Amino acid sequence: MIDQGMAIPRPYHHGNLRAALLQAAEKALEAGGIQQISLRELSRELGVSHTSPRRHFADKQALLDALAVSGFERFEAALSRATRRKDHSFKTRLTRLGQAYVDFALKHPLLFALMFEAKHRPDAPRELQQAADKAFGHGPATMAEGQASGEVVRGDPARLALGAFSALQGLITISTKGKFKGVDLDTLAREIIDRMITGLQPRK
Amino acid sequence: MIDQGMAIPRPYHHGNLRAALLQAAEKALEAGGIQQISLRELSRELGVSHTSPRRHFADKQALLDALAVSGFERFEAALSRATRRKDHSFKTRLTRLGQAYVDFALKHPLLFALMFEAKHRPDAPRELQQAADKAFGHGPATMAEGQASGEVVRGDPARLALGAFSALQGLITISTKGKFKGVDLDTLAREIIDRMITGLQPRK
DNA sequence: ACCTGAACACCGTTCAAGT
DNA sequence: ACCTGAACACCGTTCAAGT
Repeated sequence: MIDQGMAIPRPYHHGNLRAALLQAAEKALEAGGIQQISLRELSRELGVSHTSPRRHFADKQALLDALAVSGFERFEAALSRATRRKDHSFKTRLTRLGQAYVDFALKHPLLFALMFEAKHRPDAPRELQQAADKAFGHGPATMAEGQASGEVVRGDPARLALGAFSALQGLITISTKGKFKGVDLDTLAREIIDRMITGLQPRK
Repeated sequence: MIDQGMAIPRPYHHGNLRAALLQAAEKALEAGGIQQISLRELSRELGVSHTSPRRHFADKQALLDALAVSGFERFEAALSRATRRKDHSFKTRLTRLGQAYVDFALKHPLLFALMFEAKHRPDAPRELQQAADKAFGHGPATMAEGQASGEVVRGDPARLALGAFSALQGLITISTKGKFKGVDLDTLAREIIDRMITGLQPRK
């Protein structure tokens, strides 16, 4: 027998509305673009009044910013997973880092675009810039490790990482539908990473 | 004496409404972001009814797409100007091309973002992709010239150009407010171009 | 604290009508 | 052809009120 007081999941409006809104917003984003996200529509889907989101987000932009923060956090987690294994060689680690970068962008294309769009807003919250900085910190960290083991040239690791990430980021932005002239972005990224690794080798 | 029938410029609604809408939309875009563009507000500014834009653009997205096309056309013109002088060396020409790329992005940041956002839409019009392709054709052309004069390694010039443009495009997307850790994007771009030129030199 | 409905000032888009 | 006002179905945001 089912105890009504326990088993029936009271819909939302019980503490997880914020998370539910973010999840629904991301679904709407990936389904039809940023323009598709409507606070009223999200509220309808979740069965709450259209003023409820106000409790968790000051306005629509605040929800989009929170979505961007969530994106950067998961992006950071993906990059972290890619470089977790400390027994890999530098070459393997940088390759895995680059692949994780491109994989994330291809898996969540509209979220990825939103993340950078939000980050570029003049009045973007500090939290957003910090989340982005944390994700982009994995590049310099990996470069520094490569330098420590003598596999990477000297120089500011942040600058070296910027060069590497820029090449991948640009590829993602320029290529349409994950391809450039029929060649898969994965393949192009792999080529860029390989060339990058060669370029980073210290001259003997 | 002034002939009323000739000298008084009848405001808009006389053939140039389309151009006037695009201009006003771009002004609104650079002022406050894409969300700031409202067909009704643009119409108010231009002194026409709010249904007049319909004559020139099927819907709001069509206006945004046209704005993106206009952006790619001016981007192409800027890249064309940068490589017009055929007496420059390959090194100078590629440097000027890269600088023109970054200059345009920094001068029209929101338009530049809109251009790529529009290009990535699944149902983007053919015209938009063509305008983008024309702009991005300057890279391969310059690479091919470098190969002809023996200053650039062999290989598909489109692939070589993609690598170069990707690095610049990524720099633009990753850096915030035209800077990365306090260093100007111009300077970073110059470094990337120089490294690129070195990397493209044929091995003797 | 958290949620509600009503109200306000906007939208984009459609349509029948004017010149 | 080009433009118009009225109407429709939405928005985001605010506010006084409920529990």
